[in-house]
Amino acid sequence: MRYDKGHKDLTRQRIIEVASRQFREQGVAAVGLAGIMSDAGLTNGAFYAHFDSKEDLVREVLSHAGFRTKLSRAAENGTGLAGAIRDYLSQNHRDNPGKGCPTSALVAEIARHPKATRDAFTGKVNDVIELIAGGVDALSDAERRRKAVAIYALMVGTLQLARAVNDKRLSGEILQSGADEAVALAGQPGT
Amino acid sequence: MRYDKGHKDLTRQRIIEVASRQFREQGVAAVGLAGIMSDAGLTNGAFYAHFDSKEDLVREVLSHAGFRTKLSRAAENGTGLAGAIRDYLSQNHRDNPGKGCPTSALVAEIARHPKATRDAFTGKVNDVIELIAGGVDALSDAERRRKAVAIYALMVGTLQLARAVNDKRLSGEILQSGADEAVALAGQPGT
DNA sequence: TGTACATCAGTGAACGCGCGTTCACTGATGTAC
DNA sequence: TGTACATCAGTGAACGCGCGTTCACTGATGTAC
Repeated sequence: MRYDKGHKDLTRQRIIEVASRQFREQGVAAVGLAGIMSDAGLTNGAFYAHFDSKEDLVREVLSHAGFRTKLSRAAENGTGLAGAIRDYLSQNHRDNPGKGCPTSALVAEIARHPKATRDAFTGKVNDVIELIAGGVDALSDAERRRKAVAIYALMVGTLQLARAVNDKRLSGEILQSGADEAVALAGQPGT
Repeated sequence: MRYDKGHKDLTRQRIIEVASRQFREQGVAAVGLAGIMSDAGLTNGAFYAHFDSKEDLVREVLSHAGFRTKLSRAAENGTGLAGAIRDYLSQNHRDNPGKGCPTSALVAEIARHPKATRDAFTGKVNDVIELIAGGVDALSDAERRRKAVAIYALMVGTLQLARAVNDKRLSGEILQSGADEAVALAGQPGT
């Protein structure tokens, strides 16, 4: 068969979306290409018509990932940074890593990947910090930036701990404590 | 040959130590049993005289891991919680994951492991939160506990971000910002 | 004291399996003449 | 209008490899008699 113009791009996007979900759910190392391709409705051989290697796919996933969607959506909602933090540290986000933040799911693994992959991630981190900084109350740009970094790290660390512990009450407490302190950080200028 | 009494326990400890280092450096999924056993000076067949499975080893590693050594040492040094935080978020700790905190290296992966493995981790998390809480200035036990959880999450998230970004300046800024805000959190009662 | 057997930590080859990757092929459509 | 060939996204079998796991075996020592 011959395909519509743009068909290959759509297929490529579909592979990236499936891979992104599976990576966030299971981790990069635990996911196989055959499973990704089969979930995308293709056979494994077609993979290399779209990507050079598994590592190339990882890089593309990180480049395309919507790191900012939750934050951007909260900004549009008018709930501001505090709303974004509470959304990020919700039980819903904790229980659905496949639809959630790639940083929380993959940051430790990315630290062990090649330079090009880490480069793609580094750019995203900068973007997110800037986006958070826009919602922080502070007396100076330096304070704003410092708090944005800490809020991001606190969000990532909190979500990961809440996902890892095997005790619903402790997990809920972690989410609540992390969210409360992150929101406080965002709204106490001059501290 | 016949071995000294206690020899098998020593061998078991050696396997656990080698595995713990390799897991923290490369992640559980990326480490093979043959490599662990060869680093421990044994052949792969001996593994099952000590452990039921790779998962059993992971559980043992988490149970034995010295989650608290850095914190405990800082307490002994008299540098207190602030000193422990700065030590945890040092460039040295960032650059030596194999000798560092298992939580930062493995927390995302642990979230995907079986119940028994997550149980072992959950106990450790509780211990660490209590240890941190002991060094927090607060007006109530509830505030102390809430801040301890946030400090732990902030430390874990900060170290992971600093390890993943491929830019020394940004990585250093992340460590600095995370440490400053964590120390501030530990020492501002009533906020 | 000497001999036969039991013990058991560790050896090393082998198992089936899924991995990332390669490649000859398919078949529907577009293009040239 | 009809025919021959080019294009190219996708197929599916095969590659070598390392994985977790199994198992018959080794060999130094301890124990029984």
